[in-house]
Amino acid sequence: MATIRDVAKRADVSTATVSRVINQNGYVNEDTKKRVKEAIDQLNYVPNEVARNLFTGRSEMIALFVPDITNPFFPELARAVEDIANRYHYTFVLCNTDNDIDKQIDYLNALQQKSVDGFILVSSSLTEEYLQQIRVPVVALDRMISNCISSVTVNNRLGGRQAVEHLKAIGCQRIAHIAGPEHTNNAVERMRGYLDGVKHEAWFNSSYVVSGAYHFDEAREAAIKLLTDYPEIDGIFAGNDLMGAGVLNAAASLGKNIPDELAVVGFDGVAMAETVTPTLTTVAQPIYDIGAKAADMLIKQIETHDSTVLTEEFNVQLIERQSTLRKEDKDER
Amino acid sequence: MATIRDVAKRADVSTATVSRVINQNGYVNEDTKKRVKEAIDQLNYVPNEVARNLFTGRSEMIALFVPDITNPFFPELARAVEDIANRYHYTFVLCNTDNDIDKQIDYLNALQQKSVDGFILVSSSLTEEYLQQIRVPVVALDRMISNCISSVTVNNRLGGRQAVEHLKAIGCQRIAHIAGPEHTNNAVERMRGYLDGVKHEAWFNSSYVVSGAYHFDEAREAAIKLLTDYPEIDGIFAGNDLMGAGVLNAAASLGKNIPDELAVVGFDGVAMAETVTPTLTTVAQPIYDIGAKAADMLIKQIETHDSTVLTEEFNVQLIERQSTLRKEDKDER
DNA sequence: TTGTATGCGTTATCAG
DNA sequence: CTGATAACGCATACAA
Repeated sequence: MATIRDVAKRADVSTATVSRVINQNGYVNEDTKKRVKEAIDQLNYVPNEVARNLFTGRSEMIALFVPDITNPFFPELARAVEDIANRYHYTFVLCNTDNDIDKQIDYLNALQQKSVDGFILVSSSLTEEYLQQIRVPVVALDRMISNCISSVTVNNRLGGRQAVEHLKAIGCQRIAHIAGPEHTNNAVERMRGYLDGVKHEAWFNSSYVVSGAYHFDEAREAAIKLLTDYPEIDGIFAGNDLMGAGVLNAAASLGKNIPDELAVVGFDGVAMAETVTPTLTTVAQPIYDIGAKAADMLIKQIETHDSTVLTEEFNVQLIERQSTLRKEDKDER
Repeated sequence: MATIRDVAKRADVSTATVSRVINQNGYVNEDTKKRVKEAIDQLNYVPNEVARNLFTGRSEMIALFVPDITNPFFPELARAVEDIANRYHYTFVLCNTDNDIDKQIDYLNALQQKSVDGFILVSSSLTEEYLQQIRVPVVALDRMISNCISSVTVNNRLGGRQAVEHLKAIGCQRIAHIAGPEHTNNAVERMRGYLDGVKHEAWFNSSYVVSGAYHFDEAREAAIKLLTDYPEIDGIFAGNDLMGAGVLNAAASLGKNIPDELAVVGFDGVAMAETVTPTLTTVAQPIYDIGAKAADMLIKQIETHDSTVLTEEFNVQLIERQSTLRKEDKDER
């Protein structure tokens, strides 16, 4: 591994000059610049990032924390962040946290010791107080953490509302909601949106709302219980697509026809929603865009040292698929 | 940010002594050790990893390259690698390569400049020659790269064979195969396994084998074409579970009943195979185990400097689900 | 336009 | 048992 000194020796200049041509700052004669470049080529020299980082205190690394990498929403998000990170020559570190507070703190510490330049956090357990100690930029993604921390989210409440309005529009008379985790604000917002749409309905019954995790299995069980206890339910808004898939599965085990006996709407708009049978109607987030935006914001904060708190909220969009495509609609086509 | 010198000053010792207590090597008096520890606590000192890395030339980071993070197989694999990495206090870096050779080379260079300690590669485009230049340990995962590079794989050929034998056993008369990418050796092996099982059948027709990518959409299109051109096909072995889901979807669009008119087997055993409707029979890999094994091997190589080439092959296991559960079988239960 | 000297925060060697 | 000090590889004042 050649060092800057080897290059300097070969080009018969000082290391300072080599450094200048590498970083393109300071004046350097065209001739010597050429000599240096030749030496670099010949020796196959590449700067040692670690040494550079030690000096600059920066590492050109950013980290993304996600609660569950096996939920297809997060790989899609990670892709976006990674793409932007690469574009700006940052190394991307992905951390799976299980939303476990200790794991997150361990990661935070380990990465700060490595001089990570910033964090993008999907977390519903890290607190504002704790993050205040972090000396590098932080952006919350998918879930707000506090007003003092920049965030990129979507309009979950409106999305929840849209989901139930759609179910009503296709003729559902009794609409239930299988919500995501109670301590997660996007799940809470989605539930609020649901309530906005149904609380004034004569049939509304608070037992139609159950909470769980953002998982397939739990949603499946919850749906089976719900549909068994309340056979009149003919529409379910699931907290996310994974849960929506769980509901589809539950309906299949119960022999309920989808969408005629039961219509289902998910949330997120992951690719998986199109791969299930029937395909799942969903409130789609612009997943790539929010990931990219968060990465953009973070890198901007890193490079400008501007710590203004920014809050971006994107819009969601209902995508109709087979799980809510009823006969009357079918005939129209 | 306190440095080792601050600690030394406060404990009234030299930095060397502080270093000794931190790294627990060399002799140090119990009393001074206590003083140093107190100083560390009071100053909230944590060693700067970057400086440490500059000196040691190691970074306690390992990287995993995967071709497509949105294929659920890879998040499950990544989880395993991450768990083991954390257990040994390595930072885990995940790189999505699209199997693009330039992207992989960029990553390889960038990470080597950061003194990454080793690579786990899922790649069917990196060559042995290129990797020979890498000066840190490398383990190939999921796909062999060459005999000179340690690898962790499964018995793909036998798995392919098991898939078709199962289809035959449930009564399929015409079995097709939608294979994964041609230049990917696990896809080739799976196809070989398929051929092992069908090539001596009187009905065998090489048009029953088509190649594609490991994607949902392509498999879906391929299945539609196959089932349209050859309506006699009553069993399909898909190259992986994502493709299997594509086949299920194709069957649904064509109004083919699964499993009675068409039975389907996938490969991998990802969680998604249980979430589709009907649930997908699959040749399951021990995903977590192979990921964990690869991480184990890599870290062992890093820490022992033992560069013996190791080759681990795990066994796969057929898991029967609804997509191959025919009437006669159903009656038996 | 170029070179010298210094420091970034550690670890390890070698005296003491 | 402990302390000075020289690396690790680079970038930047400051001088020339």
